[in-house]
Amino acid sequence: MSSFEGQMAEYPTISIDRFDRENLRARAYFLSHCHKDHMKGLRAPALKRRLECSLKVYLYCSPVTKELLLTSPKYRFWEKRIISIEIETPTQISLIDEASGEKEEIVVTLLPAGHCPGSVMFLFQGSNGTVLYTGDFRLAKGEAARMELLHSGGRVKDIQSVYLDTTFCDPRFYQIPSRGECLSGITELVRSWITRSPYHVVWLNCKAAYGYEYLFANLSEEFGVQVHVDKLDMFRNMPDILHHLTTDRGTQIHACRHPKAEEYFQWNKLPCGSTSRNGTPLHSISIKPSTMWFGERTRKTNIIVRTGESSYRACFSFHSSYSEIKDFLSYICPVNAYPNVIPMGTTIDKVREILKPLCRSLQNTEPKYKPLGKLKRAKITYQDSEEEDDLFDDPLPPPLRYKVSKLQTSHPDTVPKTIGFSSQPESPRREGFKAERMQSSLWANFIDCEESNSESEDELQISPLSERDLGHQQKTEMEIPQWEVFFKRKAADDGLGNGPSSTEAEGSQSPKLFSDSDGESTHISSQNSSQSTHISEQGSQGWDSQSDTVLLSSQERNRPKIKEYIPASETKENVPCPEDTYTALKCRDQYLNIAPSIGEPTTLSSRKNIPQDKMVLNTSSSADS
DNA sequence: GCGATCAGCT
DNA sequence: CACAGCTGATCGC
Repeated sequence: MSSFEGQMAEYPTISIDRFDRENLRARAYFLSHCHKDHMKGLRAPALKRRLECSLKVYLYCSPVTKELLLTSPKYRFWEKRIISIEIETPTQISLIDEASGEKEEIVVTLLPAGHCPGSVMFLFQGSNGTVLYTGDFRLAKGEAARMELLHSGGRVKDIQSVYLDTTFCDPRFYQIPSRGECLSGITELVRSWITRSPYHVVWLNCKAAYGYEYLFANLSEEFGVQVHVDKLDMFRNMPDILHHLTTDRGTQIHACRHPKAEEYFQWNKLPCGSTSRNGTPLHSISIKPSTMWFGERTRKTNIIVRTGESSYRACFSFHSSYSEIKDFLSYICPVNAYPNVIPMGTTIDKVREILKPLCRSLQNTEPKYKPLGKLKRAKITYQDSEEEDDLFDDPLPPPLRYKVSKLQTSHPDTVPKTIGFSSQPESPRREGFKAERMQSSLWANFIDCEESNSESEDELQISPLSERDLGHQQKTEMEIPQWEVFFKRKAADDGLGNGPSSTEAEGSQSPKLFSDSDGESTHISSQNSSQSTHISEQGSQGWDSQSDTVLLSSQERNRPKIKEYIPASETKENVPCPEDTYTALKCRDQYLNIAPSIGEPTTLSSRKNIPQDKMVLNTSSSADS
């Protein structure tokens, strides 16, 4: 949960993700994504009144966030006061104090945060320096290095402060399986079940929050089966999400919810109430996405853990792991880093200790030598210009909301050319750092979780899907979901619609998937049913943070036995439940050397450039009061 | 009746 | 497996 109070030291007249108390005086508001813990006060009467009095106050967010927010009637009153800003489009905003008339210009750039649909980080540039507010984010290693707008002149910008999502900023959470790995694991589990018969269904036990959409989309794409949800009107203008969802209960994949869902499930009833299809009883399993983490020296293992006869937990995280956070921050290397979250079981001081070494030290900062005598350049930025562009000295400009569109392939200069800043020129530190970084990031993912020395924990193979099944999925690691591609303004747009896009992703799975054998030796065999017994044993060893995951056991869990009246004929084997799953998966993977569906990022990202062409912008559309 | 806060529960 | 949000009780206005 974010404990960010809403204001940044450098720009205290704007408020982000908090709308109460001091924030009621802000000149402008920003919302990084549509999760309630970032919306405190957003619909409070106090703020409503403020809006009525201060006609120049606006809320800025991504187009998707705006869409999601306005779907709720409770927030409709914001309708005329929200200005959506396209991703990766530096935009100038005037911060006006309505009482004094005082005015300050700031340029904001939204960067994709990979947390949920519409989620962004805000990069602010103004007279008090460049600061980055990350909101909540999940970015894989090396991802910051690929964000053009974090760079200038070929190197990372000089960032004064970062307000950072530190949800998992604790060595306990050293690594979390990548999105691709998690997606692939879940896909295989789903496949192993729903391919048995049309009456085999899965229930994705997701929390009420945006962020699972890419999972739904990928499963739907993979199996040609839409996902049943309770509501989908919020996605009405996001066809790439919408097409994968349905309110028709007659599907094999459910993500519907109900307060008594768990109880229902005990009785073989889905949250939507379904228990049968065409008179034939359903056979269901539940999959609960939850974060699983591994220590530094722990070898990543299971993405799927069985928690009951028909229940599984699947790794899924909206937030970056400890190592991802460190990679991100050390790449940005700001002067200051402030945690937005204090993870449970730790303290703000501990988090600061972790962040500090990743920031610029005083020595590094030292006599920032600033060459004198630079000429003011008439800047015509060409596409690949690697020029440093941020030496401003131009007079302050005034277009109300000046947007700089990116030239298609350019290294966009962050700051709209006409805007001037008088301080904080980019310092010439770290030449060539970017390239170096990018390179290493290509393999960093694979070495970081290598060998363990002593910890006995690696062998946590409790899950039906052994590690090699779900293992390494490097490619997707490199991509963040571009939620925006899901978003389409009023169905009018180009036909980018459903392009098959996912294609190349398929099949390309790295062969390593299976090669990694050490496998067998250590784990609990997934071959046969003996699982539970082993487990208990394992349970007693101190495995890092996850002893509990262990779990399972299964057999003795209480789910009322109803479920097995599967007409034996329907199932491919007689043994209906658990072990089949294992073997099924296992076999499958042995024969298929492909990673079934790494779809997600790929699918989506293949269209990631879309926003670029639409730089047209409605410049003023909004801001005129 | 509404909102804010907290405990409890996923 | 610790995120994000609901429900329900309580208190104050």
